Amino acid sequence: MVSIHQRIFEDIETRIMTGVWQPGHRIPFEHELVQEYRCSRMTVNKALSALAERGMITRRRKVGSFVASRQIDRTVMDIQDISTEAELAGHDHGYRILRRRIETLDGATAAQLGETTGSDILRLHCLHTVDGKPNALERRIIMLAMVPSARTESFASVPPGKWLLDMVPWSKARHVIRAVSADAATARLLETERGKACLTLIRQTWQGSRTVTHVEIIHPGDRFQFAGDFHPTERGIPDQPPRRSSF
Amino acid sequence: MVSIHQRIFEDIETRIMTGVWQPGHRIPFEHELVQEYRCSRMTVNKALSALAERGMITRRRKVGSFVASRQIDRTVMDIQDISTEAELAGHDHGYRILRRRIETLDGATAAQLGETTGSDILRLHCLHTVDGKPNALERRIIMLAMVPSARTESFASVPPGKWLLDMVPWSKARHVIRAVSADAATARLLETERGKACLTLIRQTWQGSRTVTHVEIIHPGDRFQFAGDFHPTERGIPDQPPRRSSF
DNA sequence: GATCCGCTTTTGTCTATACAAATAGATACA
DNA sequence: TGTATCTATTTGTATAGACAAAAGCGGATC
Repeated sequence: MVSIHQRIFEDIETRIMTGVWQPGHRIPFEHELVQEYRCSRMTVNKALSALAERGMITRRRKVGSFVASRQIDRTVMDIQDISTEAELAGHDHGYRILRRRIETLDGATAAQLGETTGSDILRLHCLHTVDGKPNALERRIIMLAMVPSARTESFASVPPGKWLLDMVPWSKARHVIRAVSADAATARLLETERGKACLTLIRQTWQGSRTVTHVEIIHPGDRFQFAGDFHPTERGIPDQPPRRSSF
Repeated sequence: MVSIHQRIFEDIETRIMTGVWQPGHRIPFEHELVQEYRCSRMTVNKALSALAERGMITRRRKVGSFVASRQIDRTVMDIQDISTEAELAGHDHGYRILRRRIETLDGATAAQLGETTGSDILRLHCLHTVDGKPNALERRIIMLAMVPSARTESFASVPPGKWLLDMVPWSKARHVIRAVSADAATARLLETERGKACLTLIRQTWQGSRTVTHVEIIHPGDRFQFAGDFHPTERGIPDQPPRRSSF
């Protein structure tokens, strides 16, 4: 039914989780576990390596394996493309391009992105609706040097987030979540009041050391939240990842 | 220098990341990679298993291994205890208990927590300061059945978040991030204006199926943000996890 | 006391082999 | 035509054995 290395993994994991083995506790040596479970060392090793890869234990040659200090809290947030997410949840998603302009990167924006001034960029503003109600305002910058085909793309039928995702691989992403008060223009577009709390997600993706895109997504605070679960128990990535929040 | 299974892992990962192998592409069979790298199947298997565990490929017997559909975005946020985080960043952290009361769980709150009414709880309100300025308002509920020793703890010298972390193991945590406008009382405590956007983190932790604690941390929006990086490249959990945001 | 050397223990990696489980595709059959 | 069965292929798991790398420890030497 369950494999041996999996059983070893779970046995140890349980003892760590329930606090039977406190941080710093030395886990039995591989040869001890071999005796206990009557299996080969490779099998034990597979289980312990997996625990180490997870950060639940740390291992040192000649010394042994130890329960790692408590992972205070580490939560995995799935942040998805807004149209994909809305469709998955059975909602109707729409969007409208408010602005689409090719510009050259000015000093202030360049500094913000950590890029050099003067590059060609595509600046996109976009309003997303879910079931007819304004749900997000998207302000995006695309580096045209990295994504030349964006220069001629109208984004009339595929929203920019989705288009980029399919188009351009990336190697690094950074997210920032903050709360801001809506200014007049934002409030009008999102059909909320001026000064209202909005949840803003900023994302910048890179390929190597060069920015691909930078996007700021502004949600009305009363209609939106991010959520994430953390189960120290979970192994690997489930086939059907739990649906969490989106942007 | 680098082990063979690691080299195989990285070679394949690179091809996926850079888009040379698109989602759906079939990865060479194990026996093909064995020939290519002139190593044993176990070594190849270790690399491919790791890729599968990471969700970068999916594997099916008799069929083969395939590049998984793009992981749209999954970001890991380290959410730490506020005092620990402040100290790490070299700031001065202080706090003050505003309220500490033992109550019985009323209907509305019980529903919110997904617990049954009538249990004994400890309700704590707490104001955190960083370098003397109000930085967060903490509203916490502790289930006394799960943490009996909280009944007599004053929390005068150890902030409740830290105390609980050291005291009680947990098996599941859930986080919600939202933006809210400050009401009058909150604004006064945080020394900001009424209606100002605030970033709120809600966290509930369970042990098994029973709630341990529920906490709501309200930050002034202009002084706070969450941030998280995601590198598809990163293997495992680094020894010194990068410091990210806190609560 | 300080430094270097070699011994020993533990983990890390690799191999060659074996059998089990899943399953796509072919074949036989009703 | 549809269904059951067989077969070949691929991945999943496990084993026993081997050597390498890291590192604590004690002893020899200066």
